[in-house]
Amino acid sequence: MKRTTLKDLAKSLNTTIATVSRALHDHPEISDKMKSRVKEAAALYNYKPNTTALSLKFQKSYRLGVIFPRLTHYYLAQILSGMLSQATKAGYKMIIAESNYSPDKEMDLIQELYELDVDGILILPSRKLGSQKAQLEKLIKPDIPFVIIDRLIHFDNLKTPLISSNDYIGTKEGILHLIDQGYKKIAHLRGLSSSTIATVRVNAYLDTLKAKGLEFHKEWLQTCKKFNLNEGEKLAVQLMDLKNRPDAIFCVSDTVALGVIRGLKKMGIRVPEDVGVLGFSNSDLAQVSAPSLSSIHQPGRKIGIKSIKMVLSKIDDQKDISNEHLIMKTRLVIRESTLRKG
Amino acid sequence: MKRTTLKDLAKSLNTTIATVSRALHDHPEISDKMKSRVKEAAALYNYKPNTTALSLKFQKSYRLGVIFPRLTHYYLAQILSGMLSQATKAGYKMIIAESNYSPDKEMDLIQELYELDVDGILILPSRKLGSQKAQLEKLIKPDIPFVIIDRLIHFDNLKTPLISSNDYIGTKEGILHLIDQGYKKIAHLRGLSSSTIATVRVNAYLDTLKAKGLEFHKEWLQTCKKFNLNEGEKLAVQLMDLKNRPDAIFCVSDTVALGVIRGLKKMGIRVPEDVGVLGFSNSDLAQVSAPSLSSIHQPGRKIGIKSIKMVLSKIDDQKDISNEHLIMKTRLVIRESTLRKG
DNA sequence: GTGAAAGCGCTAACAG
DNA sequence: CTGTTAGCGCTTTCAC
Repeated sequence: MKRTTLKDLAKSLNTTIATVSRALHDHPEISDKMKSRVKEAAALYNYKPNTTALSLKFQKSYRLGVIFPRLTHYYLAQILSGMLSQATKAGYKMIIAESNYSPDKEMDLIQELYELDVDGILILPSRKLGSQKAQLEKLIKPDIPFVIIDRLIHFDNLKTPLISSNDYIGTKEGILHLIDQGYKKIAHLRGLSSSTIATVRVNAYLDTLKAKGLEFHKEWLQTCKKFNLNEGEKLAVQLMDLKNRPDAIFCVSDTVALGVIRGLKKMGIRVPEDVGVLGFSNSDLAQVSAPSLSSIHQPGRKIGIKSIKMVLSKIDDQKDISNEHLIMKTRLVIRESTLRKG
Repeated sequence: MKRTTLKDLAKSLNTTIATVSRALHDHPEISDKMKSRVKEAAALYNYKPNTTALSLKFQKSYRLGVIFPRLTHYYLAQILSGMLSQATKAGYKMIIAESNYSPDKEMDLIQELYELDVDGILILPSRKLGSQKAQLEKLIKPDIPFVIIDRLIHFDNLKTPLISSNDYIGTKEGILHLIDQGYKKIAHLRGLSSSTIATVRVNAYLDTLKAKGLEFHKEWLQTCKKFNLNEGEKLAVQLMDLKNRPDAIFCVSDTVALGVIRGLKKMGIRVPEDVGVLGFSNSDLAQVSAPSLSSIHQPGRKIGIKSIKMVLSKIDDQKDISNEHLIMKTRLVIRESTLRKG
């Protein structure tokens, strides 16, 4: 039941392991006859190279480490899925770790991944990791590619490749769609001010309102802290209590958007007729809600695939990727919650 | 920037790598003085053993392979999350693969995992894999633990450990709760007859109705094929078109249940007042729906953790696990969709 | 109590 | 065209 090794093949062919190895690699100095004999035997005995031995020899682990804040989110699971398919295709294994949104855990995990000799690290940082930039920067080994995904972190003395979705344009398209549907008083439930992602979206929101000459009141811009249903519900009530009520609410996440819808319904406000609601991420929640939720799709799988391609272009082809910043297109998915015209 | 090796330590201490290695392992024949000198140096140079070299030496990869049908399902992601935390804790890495519900892909992946020298394989099989039992059985190497999770497969000549949630009792509790809420005509949208899981649930459903002396009509038992919203909606309409309408619907999944709720609402039927709806799995969808969905929680994380513990008890402690069958408790989560009493 | 050397599976520089 | 050998980092048997 033991695996066939080069030694086994060499013995069975009365030759040496060096010859067998070379034959299998189509080394030019090996005779065709030998090559075919070796390959035949290899097939017969179902020889497969021992990856561990190769790793040791080449000082390459063929392992990539990736740190997720959580795996049970649709968007994040999609990214993972994309990563896995691409990494497997390229003969790399992935070591996956969950940080549970703890920056300390993230730092620990980075260290551990280095100790496991990974050939590259990809991280989807928690929001708080950004505030430990200085320490983090010290941790990073410049010779091992380190890719930052989703929530970007810009270091002072270190360039790292970045990948994210184009939330600016995504948001802009979303707001334009709301305007197109006749909504004129658009509110935004934003993410925390310490989040780069939230800031981009807020800017896009404000810029678009301005560009289109729409009304804006600072009470229409509220910050989420918990990102759950209840918060959405509460904030929706709060917005509807204003003298100057918004007629559309653009939300930081689908979950918050569903909370908003729930709140509006309880107040007897119709979605999308009275108030339009737009989510972000296009998670699995969006299509099951009632009314179904329009949302800005983030291309999770693609981000996963591209990020692996990027690390491997450095590892396998020595490409300099330190200045790369991939910004992936979002896609507006229009469902019931914002559709009040034909 | 290179990692410290035993050789480096030996050189810096003017001794040999053998001594260093033994000292680090607290070998009894090494002097205490040498031990402390070595450990000090190891700490100073931040020595970490090279896992690849250890793998090669011990012919153990410290890798576990796991095959998921998909990663973007809440329940499955939870299992993965549990697995990862436990495996990491024990010093094992996980190689994760996605089969996309294709039995052929599953067979391929099993082979590939063996070729990667994994120390154990865990699989959450697709429904169709069961029908290729004979071929699958041939593929499995009895000396490498092979754990089957969720959809169980029983082989003819091979014992494998199994882990699943106790869907029988879970279903029974769900039905009893419906009865408790005054529902008397309970329908079931079941999974495919080729699915072992679906069959268990149907049996529990039928047994409980019988035990409680409740009415049953075979039109109340319908089979889902697509497991999406539309199907739930369609089947709900179909059930409500019967002369003898059910007053509660127990669904194979949360998604189908949400489809059912949507269908009922469109017909002007109130949930839970007129008809109760119960889901299965307690996914993230359950709490965001309107009304929120009662569902039978499957302990994903626990299943993940336990399954890793099981494989490792075989790998690390040579425990015979071939006859183990872990059946994990479900938990009924009662929300609005079935609650019409206090 | 410590050192020398073999070997895990593989590749590649060097010999012939 | 093929064989010999060293070495990747580590553990362990055998010497001393």
